[in-house]
Formats: sequence, C-alpha cells, structure tokens
Amino acid sequence: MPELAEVEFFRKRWDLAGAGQRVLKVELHPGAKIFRGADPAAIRHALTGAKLVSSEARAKQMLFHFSGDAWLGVHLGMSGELRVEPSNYAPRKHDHLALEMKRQVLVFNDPRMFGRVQFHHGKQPPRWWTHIAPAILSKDFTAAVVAAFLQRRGRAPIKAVLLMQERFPGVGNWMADEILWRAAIHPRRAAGSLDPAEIRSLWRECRKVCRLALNAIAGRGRQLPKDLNVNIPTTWLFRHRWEAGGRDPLSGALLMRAEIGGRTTCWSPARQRLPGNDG
DNA sequence: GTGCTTGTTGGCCA
DNA sequence: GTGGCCAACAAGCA
Repeated sequence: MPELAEVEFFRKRWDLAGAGQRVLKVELHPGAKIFRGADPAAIRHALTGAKLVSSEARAKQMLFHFSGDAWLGVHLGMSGELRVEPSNYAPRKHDHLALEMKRQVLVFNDPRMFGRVQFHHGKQPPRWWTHIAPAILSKDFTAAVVAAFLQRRGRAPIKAVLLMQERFPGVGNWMADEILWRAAIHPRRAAGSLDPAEIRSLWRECRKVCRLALNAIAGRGRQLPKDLNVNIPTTWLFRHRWEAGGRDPLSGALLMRAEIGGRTTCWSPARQRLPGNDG
C-alpha cells in the first residue's frame, strides 16, 4: 500500500500516540529481514527508556527521533504498516518491532518484509535521510529540474521514470498512473520525447496529485478507511483502475492495462495517445 | 494449483 | 562510466 500519502498517514499514527512518550520496552525479532543492515541489539539498547521527540516523513520513508540522539528510520516496502495497539494487545503474525509505552504499543508489521528499519546514533540525522531527493511539493522541484531528468532518462518509458525515487520521491505505481492520466500522457512514451508543454503539465500534475493525495489520505493519522475509495473522488483514475471493465471517469473509454516499466500500468487510450499507435 | 500485488536492488548488457 | 531491463526478495489473496 504505502506511497507518499499513506506513509505520511502511518507516521502521524505513531506520532499521535507516541510523541513525548517514553519507550519502556522494545520487542523485536532480530532475525527478521526488515533489520538487514541494522543492528537489532543496538536498536533495543538505544530505544529502551528513550522518549519519542519528533518525526518526519519524506518520500516513502519515515524518521523517528528519540532522546539520546537515537534515530529510527522506517520504510514500509510493499506491505508494511504501522499500528498503535493497547498494552494488552495480542501480537500478530509479522509484527517485527514493538515499542511498548505506558499506555500503548507502537507496532511495525510487514508480511513480505520488503520494508526496512534503519538505525542511527548521533547529534544530526543520518545521511540516508538527508540525502533523500527534494520533495515534489518543495520549491526545488521545478519544471526545469524535471525536464533535465527526462532528458537524461530519455529512452526509458515515462512510467518507469516517474517511479525513480531519485527525482520523484514518494511516487509509486498508482500515483504514477494517476499523474500520467491527468497529464494526458501515454505511459509508454519515451521520457525524452515529451515536448515542453507536456513536461510542464507533468510537473504540475505531480504536484497536484501529491497535494490531493496527502489531503485525502494522510488526514490526521487516526483512521485510514479500509477502502480508500471513501476519501478519493470518483473523478480520479484511482477509483476505477482495478475494476474489471473499468472506465476512464472523464471520457468513459475502457481502461487499458499492461506491464510497462516492469509494473502493471493502467491508462485511458482515449486520453493518453501513443503516436503512431492506438494504444 | 495459477497469477497477480501501492517497492527496491544488484547484476547483466549495450 | 551511464542507462535500461529484469529477476529476486516473500507472503497473501482471489
């Protein structure tokens, strides 16, 4: 599930319950793959007794800052989620990390274990955090920066390029499709083939989709509707992309699906044209 | 059983 | 060295 907005939702969920609270006990399974590259014993040692000071989400990553110069990074991968449970909760399968506080427990669960926990000790946040590309909603994400990147990745399909975190931090499979649909650009177009007007449109829709997704999904971190449809308008591709016989909400055309850039991609052949081809 | 899945990475090749 | 492609990672669901 987790792309930009969902990640922000999960960060808020932990933050609302845990900010200012002290970790009394750390439960973790050292063998879990989510700890690859990190030292579970060091995490346990540093976080036990530490207070959650603040947190931040960038792209698909989260950073939780604890007292004692301890920083916990979380990436949810494909199937990870953060939960808040009461103290007497029954642990579930794939609960890999639990931070027990006075009243509640912060839990990281991830069945597929593509997610990851990172740990850093120091006055300043770690490099793997500060080196995340400038946010799409920041001033540094300009149309010129996008244009230069599309030029460099000129022969790759634009769909694949939108998934590159080094330039489009936080964009995942459904956001990429939503952006291309709104910008009326076929996902198979070579990135270098976009004209200036298309690049500008792409840039604008990147920002819009990020902003709207954050508003619709991240909320206050309390309730993520089981069905995201509750908060996403029917005018979005998102509402129709998985339906059998799903239709473009603007033109009514039947949506197409194919693997592009290694990922299942959905587009509207009526709205997103491929030169010299019908779709 | 088959064939999917909102992500990332490393190896191969041009 | 750079860019593009793809298999692999692993578990659950229909």
